[in-house]
Amino acid sequence: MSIQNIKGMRDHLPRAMLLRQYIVSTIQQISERYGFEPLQSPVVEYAELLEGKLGDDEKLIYRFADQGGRQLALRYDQTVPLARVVAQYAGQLALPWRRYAYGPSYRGERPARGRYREFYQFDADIVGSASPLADAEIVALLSDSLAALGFPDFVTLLNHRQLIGGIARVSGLDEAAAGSVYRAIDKFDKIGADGVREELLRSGVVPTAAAAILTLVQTEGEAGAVLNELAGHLASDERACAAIANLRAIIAALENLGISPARYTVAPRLARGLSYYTGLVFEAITPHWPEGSLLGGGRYDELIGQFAGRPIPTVGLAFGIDRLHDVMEQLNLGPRSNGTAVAFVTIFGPEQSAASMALAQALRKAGINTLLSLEPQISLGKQLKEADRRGARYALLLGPDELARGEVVLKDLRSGEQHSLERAQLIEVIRASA
RNA sequence: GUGCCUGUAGCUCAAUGGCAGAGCGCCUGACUGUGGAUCAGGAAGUUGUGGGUUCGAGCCCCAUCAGGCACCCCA
Repeated sequence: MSIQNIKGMRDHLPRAMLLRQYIVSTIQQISERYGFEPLQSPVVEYAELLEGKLGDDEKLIYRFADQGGRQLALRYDQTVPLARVVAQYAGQLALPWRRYAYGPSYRGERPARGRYREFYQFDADIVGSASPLADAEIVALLSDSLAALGFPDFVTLLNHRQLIGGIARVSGLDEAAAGSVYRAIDKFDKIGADGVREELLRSGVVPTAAAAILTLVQTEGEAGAVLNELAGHLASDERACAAIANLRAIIAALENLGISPARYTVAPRLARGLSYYTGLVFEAITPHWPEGSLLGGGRYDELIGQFAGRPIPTVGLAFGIDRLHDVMEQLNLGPRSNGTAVAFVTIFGPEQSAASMALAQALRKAGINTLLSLEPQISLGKQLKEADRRGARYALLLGPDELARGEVVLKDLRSGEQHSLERAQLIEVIRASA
């Protein structure tokens, strides 16, 4: 028997978990501020439910049979399960429905930094609305969340599927060629203009078309200006014009929601691989994470309704918690606490342990996270060392002198200062510093 | 899934095919009512695992597991 974890699946020790919980609770708090409601569904689904949605990626699905011979699979993302839930509980869910979901998904990929076989996502989607306000609310949620997590300089790149489609069409390409065009364009930030040109030519795009695509795709600047320029080039393509109008409406909504224009830009080069996107697509990037996007999302108007048998327009995003964790660790963002306790109650000796236990319970009753020493015999010095190591802000000491006076010594482990206080005062002081 | 690199103390890393090492952390003491800083001492290893070559393997070869990078794809 080998004592080790499965490839691409990680254990998260307390220090890492504290950061992960901070990330998740921050995003959850903001999602609820936007009125999103929680959903949880099983990690296991019938295999056939997940099949036929991913194309080539289906080989990455973890499949197995249970003891009853059922063909099952671990969920690949939280979007297909959402589609099932929406179809199955149609009568109970009033649309539009804003839902968030947090949990693991599984893909049998080759692991790398920021990329795992078991990975945790926090999804937020607005189900059942085609309104550009829905798109804007999702982008606003993204922007508020990254800001709350402390990212100093992220930017959300916005694009529209039919904008890329239009660029391909006015360059003389048909729908069949569009797939390889998307993939080539998507690598723009990684391989540069020349690299994209090479890829386009290799996949059969004629040089004049490749040149046209590259020009349009590199349009940059303030969102409105980019759209105006693209509108000039794409006037002959009806769907592209509609896409531009849609992006204008989304951007107007972002302005009305007070999202800083420095936080987003229109980037025609953004493609995103997932095939089910139908409208807006977006990605948040930061210069400190060259490996790629922090997170992304978009509008997918066909996927959610396919089990329900009618189109249900949906827009959403997925926060990759593992990736956010890795980036924040690298950038030294977020809390760096060693534990959950604020106070550490020492035990002077066996005769004083009852008093210490009573004090610990009093603090806990007052809502203060409190560790109680477990070893009355060991020296005070070691108990203080333990308090320090567990990240407690305060140590409480009560020896014979304090007990005789009915007081407790409160030692601030950060400053080293200590005072002898009465119990009521004690709780006030600790609460005031929290 | 394909190609390349890596795996040595709890952590970060040294060690021409010839005695298994350092820093940090940990433990003990200086300090029997006070943590961090300093000083002194100490414990710590089947060199990822299994085979092979060799008088001799941490080092070379094969397999396997895990991690990283590039494809691919994406969170």
